[in-house]
Amino acid sequence: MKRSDPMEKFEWALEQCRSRGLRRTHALREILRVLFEKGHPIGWAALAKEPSLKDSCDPSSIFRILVKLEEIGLVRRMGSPERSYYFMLNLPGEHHEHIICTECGKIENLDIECPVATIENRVKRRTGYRDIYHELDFFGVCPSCRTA
Amino acid sequence: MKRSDPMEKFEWALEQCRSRGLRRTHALREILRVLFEKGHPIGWAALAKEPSLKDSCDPSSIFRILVKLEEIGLVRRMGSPERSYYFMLNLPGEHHEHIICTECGKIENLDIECPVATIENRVKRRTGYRDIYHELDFFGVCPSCRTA
DNA sequence: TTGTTTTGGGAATTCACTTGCATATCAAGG
DNA sequence: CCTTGATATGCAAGTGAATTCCCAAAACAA
Repeated sequence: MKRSDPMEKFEWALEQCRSRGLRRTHALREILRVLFEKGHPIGWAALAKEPSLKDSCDPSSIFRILVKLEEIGLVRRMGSPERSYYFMLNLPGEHHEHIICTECGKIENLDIECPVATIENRVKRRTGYRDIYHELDFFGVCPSCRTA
Repeated sequence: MKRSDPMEKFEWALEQCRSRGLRRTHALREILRVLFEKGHPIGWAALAKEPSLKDSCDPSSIFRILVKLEEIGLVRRMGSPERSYYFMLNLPGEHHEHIICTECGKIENLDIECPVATIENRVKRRTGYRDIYHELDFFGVCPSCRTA
């Protein structure tokens, strides 16, 4: 798989779904497409409001699909300061840090080299935990909320 | 304030509450005591189940107090993989990384030097966000869940 | 074409808070 | 120590959004 080509990744993801028993439905394709397009975590409600999904998919279907995607490991969720979660793609070898506005909840990826990777092994050894991953999030007030 | 003495910190926290208008009530004292005793983030429900609180405090009171503590900045909350939050002490100059079991939700502090502090300023400059803080969490399956 | 899975919609449920209010506790002054 | 006015708390009922369920109709895979 050519990791640099986003379309390849998309097809690969679809293939993963297929091999895990999911059907190549409109809803599945569209949800994956939006997740890839956004690139950063997104809430379920926000996802359902996306133009391309709003009119072609029922919210409950979207939720069901997200849960399935999570089950096969293609998506994972992170807790949010709000009462819900963010869902994000969980592609092998990819990892992003996030910055989240504590006022409006906007979330973006940060383009920094993650200083944590090297520590992960040490943590694993020291704690005895298995299947470790980490989540590094920055919180603050975004520029537009600051002026508002 | 002698930072090394936990009792001093406790008293200092109480004093903070006092100076921000909170009363030195049984519930407040007890909640702070448990938060200090635990040392790591804890869910609201779990807090309410603590022996010392269970019989002496109504859950809704506990929640109200947590929110007040949050308002005065002595406590902050983090999203959890569950549908609720964890609350933790937010003492000046203290910062902890966490490791959270994806099976049972147990959360502990990690005793590692945080490699992120140096990056925070860079992030602030690059993004224009204000009042930045970060949260570094490791997730995995804890030893006892692994064997179970 | 055929058997199976998925979806749309809407209704039902759950659960994590929230709120109202009468009563119990505080903090401060006398 | 006691009084007084201002919070805080217990209890119980209310809210609202997330999640789940149902099931007939539609969309897949083969």
